[in-house]
Amino acid sequence: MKLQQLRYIWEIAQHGLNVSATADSLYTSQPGVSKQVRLLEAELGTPIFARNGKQLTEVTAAGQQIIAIAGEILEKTRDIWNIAQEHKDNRIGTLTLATTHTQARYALPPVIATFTQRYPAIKLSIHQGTPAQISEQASRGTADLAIATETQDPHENLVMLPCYRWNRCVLVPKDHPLTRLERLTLAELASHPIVTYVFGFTGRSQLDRAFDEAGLHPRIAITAVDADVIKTYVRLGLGVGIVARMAYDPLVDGDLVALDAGHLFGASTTKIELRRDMFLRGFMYDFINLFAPHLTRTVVEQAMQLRDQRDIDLLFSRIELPVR
Amino acid sequence: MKLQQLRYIWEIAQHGLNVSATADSLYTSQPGVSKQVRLLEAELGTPIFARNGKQLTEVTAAGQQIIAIAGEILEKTRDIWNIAQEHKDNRIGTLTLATTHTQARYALPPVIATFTQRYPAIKLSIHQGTPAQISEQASRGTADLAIATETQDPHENLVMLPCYRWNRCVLVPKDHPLTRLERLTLAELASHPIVTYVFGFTGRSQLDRAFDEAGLHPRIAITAVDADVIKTYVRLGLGVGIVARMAYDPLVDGDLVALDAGHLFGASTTKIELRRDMFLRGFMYDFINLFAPHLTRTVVEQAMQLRDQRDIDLLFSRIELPVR
DNA sequence: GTTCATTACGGATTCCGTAAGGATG
DNA sequence: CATCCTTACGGAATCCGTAATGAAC
Repeated sequence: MKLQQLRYIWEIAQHGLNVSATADSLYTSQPGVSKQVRLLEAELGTPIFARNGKQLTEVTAAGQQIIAIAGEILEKTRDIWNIAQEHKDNRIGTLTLATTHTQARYALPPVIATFTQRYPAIKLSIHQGTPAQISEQASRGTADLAIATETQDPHENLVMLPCYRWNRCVLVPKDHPLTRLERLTLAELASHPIVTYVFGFTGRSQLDRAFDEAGLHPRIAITAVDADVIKTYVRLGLGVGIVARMAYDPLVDGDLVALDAGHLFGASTTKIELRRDMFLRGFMYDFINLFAPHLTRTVVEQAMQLRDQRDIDLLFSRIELPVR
Repeated sequence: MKLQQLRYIWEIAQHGLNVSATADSLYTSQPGVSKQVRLLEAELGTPIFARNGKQLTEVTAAGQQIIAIAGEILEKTRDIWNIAQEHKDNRIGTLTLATTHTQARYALPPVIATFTQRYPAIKLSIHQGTPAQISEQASRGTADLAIATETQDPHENLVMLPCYRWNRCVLVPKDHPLTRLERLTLAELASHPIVTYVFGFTGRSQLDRAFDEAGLHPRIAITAVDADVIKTYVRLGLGVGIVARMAYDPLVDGDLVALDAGHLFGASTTKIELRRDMFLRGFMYDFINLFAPHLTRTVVEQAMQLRDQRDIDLLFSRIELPVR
C-alpha cells in the first residue's frame, strides 16, 4: 500500500470513476494510474472498483469504506506538510478560503487587505461557491477554512465558530412608498414584490421563517445569489430588495435607500467552518482572529478540542458577538 | 512522502530513537531506515529528529507533531487492511487482545473457547499487561481491543464499553477466625493483614476507597498483580486475601474458604476499550458480543459514534449489566 | 573499544512514460 | 468511431542490501 495509490483511488472517486480525467488532473499518465489501482487491489485482495469489461462502473462496498479512509489519510498528509512548513518558515505558505459571494464581496476585503500586508509571502486563494459546496471543501480538506452564514446540514468533521451577527436592510428606489413610512413592518413589506437571495444563501431561510411566522406570503419576484444582482433589479423597479446591511454602500448605492430591517427578521450569524482535527498554521489563527477578534488562538484551540458542536455553541453562548 | 517513511519515523520514536533497533524490528537494514528518514526530512524541509553528531538525541517540536499524525495514518492503513480482509473472507484474520491477568485467567477462557470454535481460522493473540499498558496498546492500534477493570486516565481516542460488574470475596484458610462470623464487616476485615492486588489492578482503588471512607487503615501485607499469587500467600497464612469472586474456584481452591464481600466494597465494572474511529471486523463485533451479551453490534456502533465518553456512559446507564 | 548513524556503491526492483490492443456505447 | 481502460515494453529513478567510514559514549 502506497500513499500514491490511496491518492489515485480517492481522486478517481472524485472524478466520477474516469481514470483518464483523473490522470490528467494529476499530471500523469493514464496507464500509470490504472496500474497502481490494480496493484492496490491485488495487494488488498479485494476489488475497490467494479468494472463492466474495462470501464469502471461503480465503487464496491469495500471500496467505499477504503476510499473514505484514504481521504482521511490524505488530509493528514496535508497536515504534516503544514506542520513542516510552519516550522520551516511561518511566514510562507498557502491559505485557501472557501466562501460565498456576500463574504468575499463585503466582509472579507478589509480583513484580507490587512492579512496580505502582514503576511506578504502567504499565497491566498479564495474558492467561491454555494454554502453546501464550501462546507464540502472544508470537510474534504480542499480548503482550509469555510466562511458562510447558512449551513444546511453540518458535516460531522467540521467545527463551526460564530464570527459576527448581522442584520438586513430593505433596498428601495429613492421615491418608493416604503420610504414614507415611520417604521417598516413585515405586512407593509410583504405587500410589495421581493427581490432577495435564493434559498440556501446568506440567511435566506431566516427571512422565510419571519414571514411564515407572521402568516405572510409575499411574492418573491426574483432571487439571486448575490446582493449586486439584487440591487440591479431593485433599480429596474422589479421589487424591493432585502439584503445584508453590509451590502449597502452609500457611496456606490446613493440612488437607493436602505431601510433598517433588523427589527423584522432578527440577526443572522456568520461562521467559520474548519476540520475538527486539522493542523492550523500560525497565520491561519491570525486570519481567523482578524476576521473575528473574539476568536483568539486560545479560544479556537479550546473549541476545536470539544468533540461536540453543542459544547462549542455553549462555549460561545457567553460571548457577545459583534453586530454589523 | 511515503507511508514507509512515516512508519520508519514512528517506529524510531517508539524505539527510543535507536535506528539500529528499529531496523531490526522491521526486518530491514539500518542504513535503509536512516536514509529514508533523511529523505523525508529533506522533502519536508525541516528536521524531525535532533542529532548530536550522528546520534539521534531527541525529537524536534515539528517531529513530535508529525510523528503523532504519522501514527494516526498508520492506524488508518491498518483499518484499510481490515476492511479489505473482511470483504475478502470474513472468517480469516487476526484478533489482538490486550488484557490483564484477571481477565485472561478467569473471565476470558470460556469466551475464547466459543470464539475459536466459531472462527477456527482467526488467529488470536493476547497481550498481557498492566491496565495502563493495555490501554496504551488499544490507543496505539497495537491491539484491537483492551479489556480491563481499572483505567487511570482514559486515552482521548478510546471508547469504553462496560461489560459486566463483579464483586469481591475474602479468601481465608478453612479454620480462620473470620469464618466464624455471622456477617463480615469492614472493621473485622481490617483487623487482619491483607493480601490483595497492587494499586492500579483489578479494582484495587475501589477497595482502598471503601476502607478510607470507613476510616480504617488495614495493614496491606502483600500485594500482587494476580489472584494466583494472592492465594499462595493466603495459604502460607500471611494474611487474608481479597480477590475478585470469579477468581475463587471451589474445585482447585477447596482448601480455602471464600467469604462474600460484595456488601463491603460494592461492585466494580470491567470494560472493553477500543479506538473510537477504528474499523471493527465482523468477528470483532462477535467477540465483544460473546464477552458481553448486551453489547450487540448495533449498540457498539451506536456507542462508537458518540463523541463524548459522557454520552456513552449515559447510553449504558439504562442497561442492567450482568453481575459475576 | 563498542555502539551507532552516515556515506558509498551495485544489483534488483519499481515506477512511469509511450505505444499498441481491445472493449463499450 | 470515439472514448476509455488494459497490456506491453523500455528507460529512468528508486530502493535496499553490504561494506566502509566516522562520530559518540
